[in-house]
Amino acid sequence: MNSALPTVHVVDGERDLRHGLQQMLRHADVHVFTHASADQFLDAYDPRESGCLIADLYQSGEAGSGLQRQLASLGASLPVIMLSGEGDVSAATAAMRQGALDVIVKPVDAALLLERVRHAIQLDVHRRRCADRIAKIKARVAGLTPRERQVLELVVAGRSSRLIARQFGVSVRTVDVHRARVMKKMQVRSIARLAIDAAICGVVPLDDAPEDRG
Amino acid sequence: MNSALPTVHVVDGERDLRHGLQQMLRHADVHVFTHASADQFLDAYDPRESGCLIADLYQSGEAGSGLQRQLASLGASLPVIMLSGEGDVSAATAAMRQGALDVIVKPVDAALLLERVRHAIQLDVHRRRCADRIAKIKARVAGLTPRERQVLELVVAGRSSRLIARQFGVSVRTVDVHRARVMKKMQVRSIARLAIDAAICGVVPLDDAPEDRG
DNA sequence: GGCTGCATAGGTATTCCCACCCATTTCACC
DNA sequence: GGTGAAATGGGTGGGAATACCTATGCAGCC
Repeated sequence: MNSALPTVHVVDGERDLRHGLQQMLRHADVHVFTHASADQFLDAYDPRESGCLIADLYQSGEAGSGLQRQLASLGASLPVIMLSGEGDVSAATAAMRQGALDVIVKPVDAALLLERVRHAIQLDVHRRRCADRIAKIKARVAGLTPRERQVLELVVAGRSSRLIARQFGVSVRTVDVHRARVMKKMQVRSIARLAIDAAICGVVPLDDAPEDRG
Repeated sequence: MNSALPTVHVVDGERDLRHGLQQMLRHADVHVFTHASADQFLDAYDPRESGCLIADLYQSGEAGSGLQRQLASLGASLPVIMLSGEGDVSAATAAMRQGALDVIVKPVDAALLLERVRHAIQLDVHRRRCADRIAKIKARVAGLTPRERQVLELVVAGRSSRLIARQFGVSVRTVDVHRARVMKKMQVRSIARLAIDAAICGVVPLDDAPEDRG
């Protein structure tokens, strides 16, 4: 069943702690799933669901970064909140460098955890919105023929149809046909939005284009 | 004297450690300046110089994040590498959340430090390049008159001169004049680059513009 | 009072983009 | 051998943008 509620996964070896966290999150408007190990979580995890992950730094393999790497290799950008004992600064820092949102020291403060979870969920929503948008644009770009793709790049680089035609050694008419198809397939009506869409999904380099400067 | 070499600032209360770090960085092609306290560093720091900062987590005020906050309030995005003893995961995590590149546990491993410093310097170079570029574009936008700024936004949103003229209740000619001035002041020759520049420096929202979709 | 910056407006000409219509050639696939 | 996608080329026209010129009215400032 796919509810609209965000999902919080908890990974910790200690049964009592899992239960405690579940209690803390009871009134947070989220679904909570607990797992005794990273593998158990990875089996149950559905990348499509929105939410966050709370994981013990030492149950996560390779001092915490193993789980994060596995998530990353799945293409999942699920926000991660690590739980740690006081002591291992190296592991905590490594987790943060790997993109963890926070490392919370046990014993876990309920208010702090709730605040972080809310932040994480908000971040995930935002990330998914951005990712969805980029994915849609990329899908449109993928639907272009090779020639259309070339024309797209040159149009966004500011070249006129005449210049593009000269560069390809074809007639201006042909370029116009490709242009029109690009606009239709990319679902835009203005060069401005075409340029922005192309820039957003990395079709065009955002670097300076000297030949386009006054 | 302003050499092309990046500058590494070291903040630590222990004289021996400062000296040790300076030795480690001797062959890294950088200028090294040592400071016994955060205030001393802030007095000596020139935001224009490129490089990074190595600071002891406990000399930095408020468990490390004080210095980072002060740097941030100066508008400085200097990459920070923190030094810490094993033990205080909270402080280390806080520093990372504040944007520290890394927290290195003492005793400092020379090779690790060098690697991080190189990474930090590279990051700073990249950040400065981006910042410079955005600053240039923002300066151009700042040079626009209010009317020109309005026209810029509508042009980038894909509106034609006719629509803009109608919206403002002025003649198309006038809008054309503003358009031409915008293009000249923004130093672009194509709508595509104008749109990208405007998007880069946040003049236009990157959100979907329904009226511009096919 | 004159100067400057800004917004306003027009003329003319050229170029460019976009829309509809039409066609041929090539090439892969069934 | 047909079918469809892709790339190519053309006509014709309207709308849009750009480039050159011109000018007026209205502020604020020295």
